[in-house]
Amino acid sequence: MPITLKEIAEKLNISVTTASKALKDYADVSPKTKAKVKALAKELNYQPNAFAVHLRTKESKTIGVIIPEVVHHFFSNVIRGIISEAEKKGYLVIILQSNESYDMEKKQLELLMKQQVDGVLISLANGTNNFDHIKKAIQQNKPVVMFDKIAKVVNCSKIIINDIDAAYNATKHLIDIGCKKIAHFRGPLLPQNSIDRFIGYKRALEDHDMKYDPSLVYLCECGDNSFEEGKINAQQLHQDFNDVDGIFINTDLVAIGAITAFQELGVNIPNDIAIVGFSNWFMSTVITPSISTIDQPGYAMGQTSFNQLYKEIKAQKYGDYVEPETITLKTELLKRGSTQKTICN
Amino acid sequence: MPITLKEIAEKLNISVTTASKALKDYADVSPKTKAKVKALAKELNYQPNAFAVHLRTKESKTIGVIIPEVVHHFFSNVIRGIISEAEKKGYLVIILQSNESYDMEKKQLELLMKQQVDGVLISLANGTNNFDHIKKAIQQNKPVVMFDKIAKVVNCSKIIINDIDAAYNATKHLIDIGCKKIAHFRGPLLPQNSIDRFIGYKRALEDHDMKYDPSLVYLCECGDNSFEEGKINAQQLHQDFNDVDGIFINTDLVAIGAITAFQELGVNIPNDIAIVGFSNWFMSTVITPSISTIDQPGYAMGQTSFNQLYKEIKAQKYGDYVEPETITLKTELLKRGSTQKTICN
DNA sequence: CTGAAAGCGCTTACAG
DNA sequence: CTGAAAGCGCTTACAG
Repeated sequence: MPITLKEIAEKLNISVTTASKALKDYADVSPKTKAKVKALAKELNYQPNAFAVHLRTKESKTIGVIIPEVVHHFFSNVIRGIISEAEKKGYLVIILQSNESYDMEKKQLELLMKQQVDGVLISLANGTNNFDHIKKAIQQNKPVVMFDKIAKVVNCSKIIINDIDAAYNATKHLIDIGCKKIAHFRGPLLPQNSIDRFIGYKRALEDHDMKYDPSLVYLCECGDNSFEEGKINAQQLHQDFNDVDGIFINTDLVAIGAITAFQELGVNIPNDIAIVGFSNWFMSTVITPSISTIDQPGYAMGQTSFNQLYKEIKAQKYGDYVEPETITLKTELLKRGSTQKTICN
Repeated sequence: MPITLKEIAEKLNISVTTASKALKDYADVSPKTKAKVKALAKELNYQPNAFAVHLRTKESKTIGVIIPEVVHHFFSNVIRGIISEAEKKGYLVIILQSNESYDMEKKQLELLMKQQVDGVLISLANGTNNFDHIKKAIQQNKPVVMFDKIAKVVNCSKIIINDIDAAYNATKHLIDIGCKKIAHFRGPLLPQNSIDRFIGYKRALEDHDMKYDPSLVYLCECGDNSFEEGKINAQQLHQDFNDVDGIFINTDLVAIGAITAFQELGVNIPNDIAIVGFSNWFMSTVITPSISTIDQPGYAMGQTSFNQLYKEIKAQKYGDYVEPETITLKTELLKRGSTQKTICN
């Protein structure tokens, strides 16, 4: 059984009160007593009972993270960023995975509320189009910060990238290298990211006198941005058109699926079709051709998200109000093989 | 502020005791009272204060996981397996990352002990060669289950694969396709997995009348199985030998680095050198050539690990003793492009 | 069937 | 400088 304060106090013939204060360096305890208590605590390897502390202080030093998918280059980087910052501040991180399902996400948020985590970091599931569960948590004064997959209508801090601009740049890059008919693999319908990337794509076309054609936009039935989706959409596109010469694809993993399918179909990337992906998955550097993409700073997003949450947890503890902030992280267009056309005419 | 039992009791003019028992369906509470209490609890969205419950019951319904690296195909699959099983049993999962460092790992285990998690799942850091921190946790009756990267000398349950057999099969596959001089990228020195895979490699050679040559074994200075390591070792090997025709590589990610380097050097994979990796990272299917590898069941390992830990947590709660078990999960050799030599002579 | 009481292990306002 | 007391919110053995 772990050692308790009471036992320390008894061995030293002092009160529990004094023992407690000594360990916390209260000013009104004599140096001698402090030294005695600290020495014994160390000797016995005393660890305060976390539950008792939490029950008194109302702080759990634990935060919850709800994420659509753990096995995912971007999100696993975010997790790493969160954990690394949390550790510096002495916080523990509970990870929950929603599997892109609204029901799971809702259930998990309730679990975290019940477990009294000090705050919640959440990236929405693709299936989420009702935000009451999150609003409810916020109403109950639980600090909540959304990252990457956010809902604009929820009033809380958000850590994001500018998907519209990034998609615009990705599409513009295709235009710059001479693509005349540019398709878009849009991914699932609901998430704000997909919407914004689509808007960026459309806007880039319109700004460069290229007509936007809805039939060039390929959706994803399955609800997640998968390798298979890329294959299926590429095959479909190959059937539908023979003059598409560029594609802006929602996510690198989907782009990899597309490239695989195109290679099987004998379509040369980038000479027949140039491709720009999104997110800069590690894989994109090692596949042939390497994939031009938008670098999305997952690790930094994790760090920033935790730090914002931490600020709000602290503020709330002292009764201060923090105005929700939206922090936009920088992205970068990385030009690689999938858009380096060999000049040959 | 969250609603408490006391408030419910007051509104209903009953005692806290009765309210508590009603919610937990004690037999000695009248059906009427039960109904009243439950109805009000539901109406007020009552959630028992987790800390108070934990303080009384000594259970936190939370486990901790210490893992070397989150951004990692294999480990992120393990995490997913753990989370999915934990969820079924109502457990929350705290994830900590050791960054392959012994000091971090030790610190994190202490954190988890202090936080009173109900049990710990751990995969050792490459840098860990002292196991006192783990033995200490076990001595304090904390259920601990090791997975994948284990220490044989620690007496606890272990969920593993048979690295020796798997490596043997991988190497034998190279022999079967006609390789005459087979090198090995061994990875870091300490971990049992690296040792066992090396043993399997060596044994396969010896069983097939091929002389084991230590100069064909390439270590990893850096301590982790990285893409760069693969590149560096491949370049070195290319300088050292011109007649190596097969390599068994510790991890797929390293194999991908090696393939990249060989391609730059004009070495044809698999015709000049055939390669077998380890772990079946998703990437290995999409790179050219695709990589023959050992499929390592990460998701199942996560599930099995949690379930074993759960068993031990329950047993301990009821004062039973559970004999530590070592569960070995099946692996499979997957033959792909990197070992499909084009016959041409 | 109901409830007063003790207690989990700590913190902190208060008295001396 | 020290300590008795109250209390965080719950559970459970015990009495009635």
